[in-house]
Amino acid sequence: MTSPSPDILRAELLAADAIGDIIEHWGFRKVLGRVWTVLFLGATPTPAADIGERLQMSAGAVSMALTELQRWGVVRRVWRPGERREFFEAETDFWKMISKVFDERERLLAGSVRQRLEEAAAILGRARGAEAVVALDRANRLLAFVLVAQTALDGFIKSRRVDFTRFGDLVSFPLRSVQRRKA
Amino acid sequence: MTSPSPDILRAELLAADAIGDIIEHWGFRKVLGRVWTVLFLGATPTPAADIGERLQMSAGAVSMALTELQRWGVVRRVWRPGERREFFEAETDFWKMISKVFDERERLLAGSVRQRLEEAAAILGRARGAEAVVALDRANRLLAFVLVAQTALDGFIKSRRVDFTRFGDLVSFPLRSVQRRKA
DNA sequence: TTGAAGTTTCAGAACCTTCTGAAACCTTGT
DNA sequence: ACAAGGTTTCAGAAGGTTCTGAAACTTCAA
Repeated sequence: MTSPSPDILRAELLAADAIGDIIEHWGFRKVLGRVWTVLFLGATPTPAADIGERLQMSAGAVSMALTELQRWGVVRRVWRPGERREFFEAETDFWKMISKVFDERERLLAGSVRQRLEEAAAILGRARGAEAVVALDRANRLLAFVLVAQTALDGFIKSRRVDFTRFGDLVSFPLRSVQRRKA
Repeated sequence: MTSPSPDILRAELLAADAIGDIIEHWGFRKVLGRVWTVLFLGATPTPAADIGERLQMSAGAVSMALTELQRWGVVRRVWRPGERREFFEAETDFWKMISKVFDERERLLAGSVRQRLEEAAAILGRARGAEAVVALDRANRLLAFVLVAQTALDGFIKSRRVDFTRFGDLVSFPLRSVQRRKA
């Protein structure tokens, strides 16, 4: 177990690094993708030390990565009777992973962004002058876009099915009067 | 032009920062989102110096941000007859922006990731032993997922319409014939 | 209770990214 | 050809993020 054949190890590292790149691209640390991949390919619950050995990481780094992966729900801790160490395994349901991550990420920002855009629109609504009118119009458009995008993503996650047909229209429609609430 | 009312400026900064956060969340620098937002809200082609003043950025930083935004096709340079300076305006077609950015981003990684995963699978295909069999199975699943995701995103961008109904199934189908081994 | 095995935490080191400020580089008018 | 206005570039500074290594902590067994 602690000595995978050199070939298998090489393949694992290759795949791990590729997935690391994707994952980094979507805003996570490379190492999270690498650790997950090694667990996923291994298919067998694996102790932390093994991961550190394969990926040449310190025990501390492995621990931190595993903690974060568990927070995202993409790695599980497995208890083995009679074993002192903990074992870890990758979540294999890709959909579960995607929806969980999307969900959490969206929730983090959605509220504050909406709030700030609404506040900005309110200020502009109170302001005077041609400049303010134009800015208000644009701010409302921005707000509308953010709301549409959030709703669409949300629907996608909830149903695994979404029709984006009107999405394109909604986000590029010529600006008319997108009235939101008044101040 | 160089003296927006304090209220309007405040609203602009509020919105700019909110969009900056979203944009950062999707893997770009905050400042790109802020600059774009100021241009978008201003609605009028704006010289670089104005942006620096409003967002308190050095001329260098403004220049770099504008260059990058133009590379992504979300900001345009506008020439004004009789004006020595250059003016900039935001692309207002959200869909254009989204598709362009997605497109470029995907293209960047898609190839190399696919290649590396295929290489890994090839190595595992040559390797012997139960471990290699399991790893190969998983690597293929990973590859299948990446391909499906890429195709789906691609279709989405090309048509503004995509049916994700089968997506969920494809990415979460149960792994056949891979049993967890006993400890 | 003590010690061994394993894990987590965290201060500082190493690394990476972004920004500043100044110089170099256009472009245009004289 | 030169100077002025404007923009770009880039070395180094500043700031931020991630990792290491060691200490602290936890758990289990004797």
